[in-house]
Amino acid sequence: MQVSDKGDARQRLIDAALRTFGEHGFGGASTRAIARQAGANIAAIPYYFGSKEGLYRAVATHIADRITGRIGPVFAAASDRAGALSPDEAREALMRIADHFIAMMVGADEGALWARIIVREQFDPTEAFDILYERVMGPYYAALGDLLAVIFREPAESDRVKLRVFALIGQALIFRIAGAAIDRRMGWDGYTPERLDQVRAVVREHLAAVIGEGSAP
Amino acid sequence: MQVSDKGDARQRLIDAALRTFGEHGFGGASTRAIARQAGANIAAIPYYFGSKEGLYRAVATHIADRITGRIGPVFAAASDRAGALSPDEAREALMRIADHFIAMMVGADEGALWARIIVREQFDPTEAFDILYERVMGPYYAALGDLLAVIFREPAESDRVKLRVFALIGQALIFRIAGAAIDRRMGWDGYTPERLDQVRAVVREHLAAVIGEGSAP
DNA sequence: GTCTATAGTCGGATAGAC
DNA sequence: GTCTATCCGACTATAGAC
Repeated sequence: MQVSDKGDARQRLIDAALRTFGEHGFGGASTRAIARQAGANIAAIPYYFGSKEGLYRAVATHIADRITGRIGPVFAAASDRAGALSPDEAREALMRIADHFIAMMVGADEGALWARIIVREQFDPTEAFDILYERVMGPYYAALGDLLAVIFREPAESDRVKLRVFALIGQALIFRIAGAAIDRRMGWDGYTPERLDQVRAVVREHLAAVIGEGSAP
Repeated sequence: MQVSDKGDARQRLIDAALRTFGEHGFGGASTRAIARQAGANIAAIPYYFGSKEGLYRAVATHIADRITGRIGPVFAAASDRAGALSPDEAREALMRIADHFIAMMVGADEGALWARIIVREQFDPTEAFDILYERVMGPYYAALGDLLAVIFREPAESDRVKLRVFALIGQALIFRIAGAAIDRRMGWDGYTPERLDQVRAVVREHLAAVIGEGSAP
């Protein structure tokens, strides 16, 4: 990501900003708090990023980089030859993607931070939304649609297939978005590997019910 | 929406605060903007609500009231006698609730405002989360769990049933939470009655796949 | 109950030394 | 590149007139 090593205050600022923007939102996060957490000077923010908004955009780019690094390969393997897959192969690919998606967005601590920024951008899109949509959401929606199209034998660009993709993503993403409600309802205090297994099992089961069987692990 | 325009600055402030807190978050919303939008004086906020935070809590209570008014009756009808329902009756009740839930959270303009506050409270719970969980989320999760328990013949308080409830809610809620991504992917600019029908059809179809058939409209 | 005026605080950005 | 010092605007809350 960063090439120069003299400017690692820059990277520390992005990490601190990811946490702080995620926790308090853009308006609620102060550059003073971000700089303090990064062990950097307040003036370093206008210096490196031009403005608080520039820092926010840098955070979005960082998130896109990390997500691409984590699940980009899994998608690439499936979508490069989506048209040539059999329905059962497509089912298997979907299950594999679901597992990786849950591990990343729900299981990984990083995912909690990413989800907060991404959800905030859904409600009030800024330039950061463009970055995130172009680099990760859009391509992955398309890849998932290609797989569903094979399974349901419908056009990948049909509204029905596109909407199914969102519904399927929603049943997994809720476990990150509704964290506080889930903790209270389940008596949990965040995810453990065992709890994540329970979530994964339920999501897989619902996914299998929708796309049909023939998709055992 | 307005009952009286004299002396009801309090209600106008709540309405304006719902919009403004929803759009910009607690930190990003200024009492100046809220007061201006309400046609009230800034000093009316400390006067009526004690503080900006008091106004925020009043907004949460307002949301709970409105949600309870809209779908409370639908839940009450089903959950009063959930134990006595047949699986097919429980399926039917679930479908009916899903329709109302989508109409409220996805279809209604108000729902967009409520969702923003609720999601923000998930990420950073305050007293407002307690209000919303106790008054609406908790009871409705329990009612949905009772229905699923009948259908799957599993204990309503089992982790599996509780998690299934979240997954099923997630596939509907995503259509409100991921609004910007959906608009971009579908080429939409918000929901129309026709688009809402498409969403409802997909959610019903996935729901039917999970809970089993016997639940035609 | 509603207003104006203002106190007191904190925010982002800049200038300029080193 | 990193720092201190500072400007200036915006914020919440209060005091007190009417």
